[in-house]
Amino acid sequence: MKSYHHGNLKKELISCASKICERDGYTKLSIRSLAKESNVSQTAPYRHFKTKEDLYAEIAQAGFDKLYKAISKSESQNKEDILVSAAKEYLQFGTKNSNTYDLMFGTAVPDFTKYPSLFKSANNVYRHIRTLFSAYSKNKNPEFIEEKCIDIWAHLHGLIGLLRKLEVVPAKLIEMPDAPFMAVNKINEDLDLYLSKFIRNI
Amino acid sequence: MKSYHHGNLKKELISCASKICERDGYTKLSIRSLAKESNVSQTAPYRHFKTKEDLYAEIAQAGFDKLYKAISKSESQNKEDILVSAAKEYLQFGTKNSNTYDLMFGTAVPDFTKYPSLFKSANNVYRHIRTLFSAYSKNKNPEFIEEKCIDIWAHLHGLIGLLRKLEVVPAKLIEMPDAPFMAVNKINEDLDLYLSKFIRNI
DNA sequence: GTATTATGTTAGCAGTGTCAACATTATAAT
DNA sequence: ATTATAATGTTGACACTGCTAACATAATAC
Repeated sequence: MKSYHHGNLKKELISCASKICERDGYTKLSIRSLAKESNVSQTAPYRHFKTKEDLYAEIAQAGFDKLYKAISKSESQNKEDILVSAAKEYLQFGTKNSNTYDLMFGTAVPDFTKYPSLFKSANNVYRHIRTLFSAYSKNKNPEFIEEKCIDIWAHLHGLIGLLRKLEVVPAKLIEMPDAPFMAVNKINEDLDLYLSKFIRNI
Repeated sequence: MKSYHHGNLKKELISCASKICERDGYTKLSIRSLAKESNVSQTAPYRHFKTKEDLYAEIAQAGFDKLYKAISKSESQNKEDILVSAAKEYLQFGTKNSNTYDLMFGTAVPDFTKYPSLFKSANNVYRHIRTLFSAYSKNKNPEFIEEKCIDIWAHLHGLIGLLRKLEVVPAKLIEMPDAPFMAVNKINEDLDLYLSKFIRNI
């Protein structure tokens, strides 16, 4: 016996869509199939999301909030250790939720300013990186800190993108001795070492 | 008076599709509209590309070849300068052809090993980075070089991704003093300085 | 000169985002 | 408590998509 009104549809749609996006990539998500999965008519989602992009924005925001939590949970007396382990958490989030990460930083939502709360959640991530680096850095010059934070962020962000592209290929190593797979594999195997070197090198 | 056979359709489709992908983003490309633009039936493209992904692979490959040319054209006596200006070319390619860059590194073609010539073109780009860095680096240890090249590549790659996300927003600077836009703008304004610092810092 | 292959066309399937019009229920105003 | 309003659901439709099968025409290989 199902009632006309679902009661909790919006939440269920977001949660269900998040799973699909992470499993199959956001391009595979269709609003119609999503509706079907929640036993609701094809156009019911449109009562909660004006467009597909609006739905993406919601998923992306949840992703940034989760990422924020991941990089915030590090605790230690040593400020360098906190920074290193936050970087590690960031990298792990990006590689273990690579489809969601792609949704967050790709073209699914081209302009965050259209979604203020998404904008804020994304910004919180950057702010936290800066907070951690500020505490760690001896040089307290704001411009220096800002630039170094962009460096750190870009580096981690780029690494996630490359790892994703290269992870498929280790089997081809022999045929492609020119490829950078050894280095990538090494980074993966000894992530802590890589990241502390990386941080210390800034 | 048009003949039944186009004569040069494949090339025209790729060239036309490349323009559309760069202008609107690859998700906006449709095979049908592409066919229309070449005054050919809706399904004619399927004689040349088995799937849409095959077409994407072709465009991506052209992109990597163009990128390779861009980073190869630098000439100088000083090896550091070559590296810096190659990095600059890389960054500029990525920011000035950001939709194509997204197609090259995004999820449009998830697995390059399905397209050997694309794989090769992509690999050539990395190999060139390594060649330049090898010549520049005093430490010739292969593992060191490989790791540093990944670092360089990841950094540039990540920067392109972030710049793209942040470039829309300068107008909002006042409302969002926490955002990293100042730093990004500064990097853009003084790219040469930023990049030489970046290379020297490795 | 004929058989084969390459390259084009038309018709159609199953799926998509989105909208307008309508149905039902929950909530606010009286 | 009744009623007006807003929120949330459904049906049906439009224009679009990737892709396939069946067929038409032209170029090429034998």
